[in-house]
Amino acid sequence: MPKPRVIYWFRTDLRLHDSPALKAALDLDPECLYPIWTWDPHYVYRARVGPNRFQFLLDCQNDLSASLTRLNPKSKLFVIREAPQTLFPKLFKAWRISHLVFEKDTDAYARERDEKIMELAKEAGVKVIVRTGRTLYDPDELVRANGGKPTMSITQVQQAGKKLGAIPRPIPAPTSIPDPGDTSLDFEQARPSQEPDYNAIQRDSADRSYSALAGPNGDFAVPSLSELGLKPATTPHRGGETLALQALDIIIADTDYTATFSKPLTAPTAFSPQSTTLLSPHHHFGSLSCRLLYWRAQDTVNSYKKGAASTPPTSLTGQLLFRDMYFGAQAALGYSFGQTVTNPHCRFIPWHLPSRIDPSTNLITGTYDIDSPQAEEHLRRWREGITGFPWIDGLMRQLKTEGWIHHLGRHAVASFLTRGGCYIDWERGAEVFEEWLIDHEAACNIGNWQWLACVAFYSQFHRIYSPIAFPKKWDKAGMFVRRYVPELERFDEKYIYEPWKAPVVDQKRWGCLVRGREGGVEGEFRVYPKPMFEFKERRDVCLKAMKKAYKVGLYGNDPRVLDGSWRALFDDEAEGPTEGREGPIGAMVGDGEAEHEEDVGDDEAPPAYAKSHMSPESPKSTRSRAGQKRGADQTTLDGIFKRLKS
DNA sequence: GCATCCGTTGGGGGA
DNA sequence: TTCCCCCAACGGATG
Repeated sequence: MPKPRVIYWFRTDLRLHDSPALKAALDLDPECLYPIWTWDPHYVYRARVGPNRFQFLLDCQNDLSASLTRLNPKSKLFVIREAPQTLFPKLFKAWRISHLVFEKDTDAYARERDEKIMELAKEAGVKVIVRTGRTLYDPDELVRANGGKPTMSITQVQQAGKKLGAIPRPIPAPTSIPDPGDTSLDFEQARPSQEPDYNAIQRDSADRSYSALAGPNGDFAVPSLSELGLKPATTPHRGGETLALQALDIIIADTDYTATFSKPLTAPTAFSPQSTTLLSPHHHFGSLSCRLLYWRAQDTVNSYKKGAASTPPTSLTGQLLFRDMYFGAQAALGYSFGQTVTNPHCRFIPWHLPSRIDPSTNLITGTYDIDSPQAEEHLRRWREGITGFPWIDGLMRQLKTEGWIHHLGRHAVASFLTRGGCYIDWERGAEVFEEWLIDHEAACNIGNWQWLACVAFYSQFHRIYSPIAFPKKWDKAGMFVRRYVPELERFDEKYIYEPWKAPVVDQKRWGCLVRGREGGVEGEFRVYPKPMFEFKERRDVCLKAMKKAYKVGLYGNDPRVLDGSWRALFDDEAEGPTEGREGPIGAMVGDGEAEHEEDVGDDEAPPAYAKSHMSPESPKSTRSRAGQKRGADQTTLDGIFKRLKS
């Protein structure tokens, strides 16, 4: 009996420690082990990924590759530049592979991809081994233990978790690995189409991702940012298992911090150092096992003064339970989890800037309707950090440049964009976070936006974050704002969260005028914009609108959401695109009576459904944003697979 | 089935 | 400064 020839396929598990899947591969006692990464065009072109997250990924890959080489000088992480769906059949043959091993991934796209790969493996006579290690529990088992329903509360996770038994203890990293076999690539590369390239806006030079199967030097090396044509990263946060384990050691060494950690008590305004662990990007890329953190935190709690330690959900382990909750919701709901339409667990609210829906799949298209030019302006200013509210702007600028903001900061900006300010669709906000966060985890991002928008997981919409009162509670002196909105650094703390109230003579004395909408420089003075609306006023408008939407009580899977008849249930006076009787969310169909103009806002020919209600005074107000498009899903559409209608 | 309690992270006012 | 209640009210969990 010949020994197995094994491919270990790294994906979101870029580590050697606590990897049940890697252990399973090594337990096969292989003749050769190929640790590989497939440079998937789905991630490169069809997901929203800014340079900061790309850099974190490359950091993780470089670190892992070096660690593999330390275990065996002949080995490394072999990066192969082709879509896995086309690569694997050729690779199985060329390297005479007997086994394929990888860690389970329940992301909507990953599931489809892996099903396809398992099919291809079967055809090639290759055995596939899959192990769970990305979450505390296997999300599918968690859902099963929850009665087959998505986990929508932390209690459900705890109850279902009990039925599944103890969370597995971490397993040590291997101390040796077998040689890779012959690595010649005796086949043609299937180059993916770069179109559509949703990350075109992230590049300042040509992308050379697919220059050759084994890279420009034929050595399977991890690419560099510049090779990918990406703009330089600006984040100070770096990736890799080595750094992750060091960071974990430092956290656990502080017994009091670890054992008494209570999330709601950590300051969102702290930045040097930040008040939470900043381990989330490592969990996303797998450079840190969540089970390792879980057990090191739990062991610390167990040996701490009795009764003095914090407990879930606020404790460190509680944070990981929330992560599992979102994975469980996503595992049960699939693509519909990432959108309102078709989602039975997501409330329907007639937000501004609603997503467009592809009528052939009922999935979001990545474009949206501009029902209100003012809302579009609000979104742009929120994104760019020039809303005129220093707390919001500081957070958005920190997010853009550093790729990470504190959880409560995410609450502040999300509440502001959706139910507590702009009344803009939470899906718009989730897209911006997807692009900029280095710790972007589709399930958690989507879940948290639904939570904050009060469409799922949470419903106390009266609790609205004030961009003035809330940060004052944590940072009366405004140190955070001074750091991230430097034009205001000399303002008196009396005005730091409301600079527009400062007398002009003081504004001049402090070197910054508060005027206009864009900020910038004016002569010898810097300029910071005026607030883009009266917050209290918007707060009341949103509150009233949320109350109405809750009373109407529609969920995303209601036929009236899709066919547009929801409009009849809302007042014309209500906030959001509710006026008129025609044109549902995404603006599909209609009875043909209403007059439409052809939508001409897209680069590509708009599909027939891309018509929607036009208000008389602004006939083009519903033109879709002529920006990037993307496939519909939590990260995007691959184009290779056809999705079933939900 | 129904009442009650409580929910990781609101704001504001008064004692 | 800290605690408490109220605002007006949701909905899952619990008994």
